[in-house]
Amino acid sequence: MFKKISSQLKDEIESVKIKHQYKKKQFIYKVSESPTELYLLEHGLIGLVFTCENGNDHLLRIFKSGQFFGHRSLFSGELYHGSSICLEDCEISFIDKKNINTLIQKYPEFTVFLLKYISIDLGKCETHRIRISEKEVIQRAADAIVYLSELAPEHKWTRLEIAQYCESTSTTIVKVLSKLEKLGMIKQSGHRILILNREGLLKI
Amino acid sequence: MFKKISSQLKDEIESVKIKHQYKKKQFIYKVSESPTELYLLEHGLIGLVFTCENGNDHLLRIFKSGQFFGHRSLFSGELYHGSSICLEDCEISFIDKKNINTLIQKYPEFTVFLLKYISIDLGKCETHRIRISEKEVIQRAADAIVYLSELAPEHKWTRLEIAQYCESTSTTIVKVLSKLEKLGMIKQSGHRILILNREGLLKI
DNA sequence: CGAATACTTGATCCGCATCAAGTGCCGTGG
DNA sequence: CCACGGCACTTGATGCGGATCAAGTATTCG
Repeated sequence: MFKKISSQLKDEIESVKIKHQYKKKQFIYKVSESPTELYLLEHGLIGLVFTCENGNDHLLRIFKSGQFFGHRSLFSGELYHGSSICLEDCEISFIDKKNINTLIQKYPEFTVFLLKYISIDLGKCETHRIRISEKEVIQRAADAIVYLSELAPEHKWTRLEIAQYCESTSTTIVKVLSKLEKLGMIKQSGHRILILNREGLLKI
Repeated sequence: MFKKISSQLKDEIESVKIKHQYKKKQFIYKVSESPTELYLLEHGLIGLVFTCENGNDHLLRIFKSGQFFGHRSLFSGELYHGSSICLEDCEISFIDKKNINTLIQKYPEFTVFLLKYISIDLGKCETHRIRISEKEVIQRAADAIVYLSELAPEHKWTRLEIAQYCESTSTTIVKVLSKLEKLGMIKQSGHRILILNREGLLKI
């Protein structure tokens, strides 16, 4: 039922996709636009962000190389509810909506794959929603740095990005990080954060 | 691409589903159990809830008659991350996992329908996540009573249920409701809440 | 090397959770 | 049909987590 994408489907995706290069901080699409294609991140790191009226950004989802993005709005039939921005320089493949249509008709497994992919993300988001209201900021921050550093160990996560991921502020994250360092859970060198006690962080 | 469910598929679902009766407050499934079927709510109201260590409940999603539920964990391949409970007396149809498999193979449109359904819910959850951290409780409560009363106008939403939906507490919701009443936005009679100014509530 | 960006630290303040001590509805059984 | 028990609601007092503001210092990158 939930088999992986077949090599035949992979080949077909290869043949219709078109590669583009992006620089850090460039947008792939912006909130309220209408989806016209599916994106496949070949290399780099993408953030799905939402900017509030007051200017606060929220980091809703993060995509790493090999992952599709821009799929939620495409399949829900809605306008984008957030913007996709490069957190690093990226290489991104575009797959036109027409081609996606064809692939979905031809490969039912592709739809099942996407269904599983989104189902997992819905679970993550609902779990996250509970954490925001139940856990104190130090717990949310600890979870966040473990999650983010394992998702993209090579990325230099800033205090602001961590805050945007766990619904806090950069000032508060700085204070929390220094508390975690005093507890011996992490080590800060330069702007880098090193995790010393992963298990400890997760059960603060 | 995103067509509705065909009458042929509907008939087939009819032929394999098995109806069950439930009373208010009964659970259909509980957190951490393994999904074995898909549920279709024929009549009543279902809440997807998560109970924290401290006993606080969170109302993640609400299903009304005609909607499928129990699908997220089924398709993500995970254990249930929340429990389904009857908010009212319910009539529920069970569709066995085996039959779902068959239906998905036979009707690709069914998978596409489910993909759209979950994509919309992921959007709702991410929007909700932002609201929790950005909006004050009076705005969240105002949104919540509009949403809940339109979703199920006949249901007697309690202060606690409203709180569980918008990440607050029943005490706070009571105070907020009396403030909204003073503003002339709503009217409380008995335990019922009447919306007097829908637009006003949404843009507080 | 210089400028921009990222980080740091302390002071202040406020929203809302929590606690406590009630009152009022409402359905149930006698 | 009414009384009673329980659940839902109400109101005020209190405390604290963390946002916000301000005024710096440190890194990094072109």
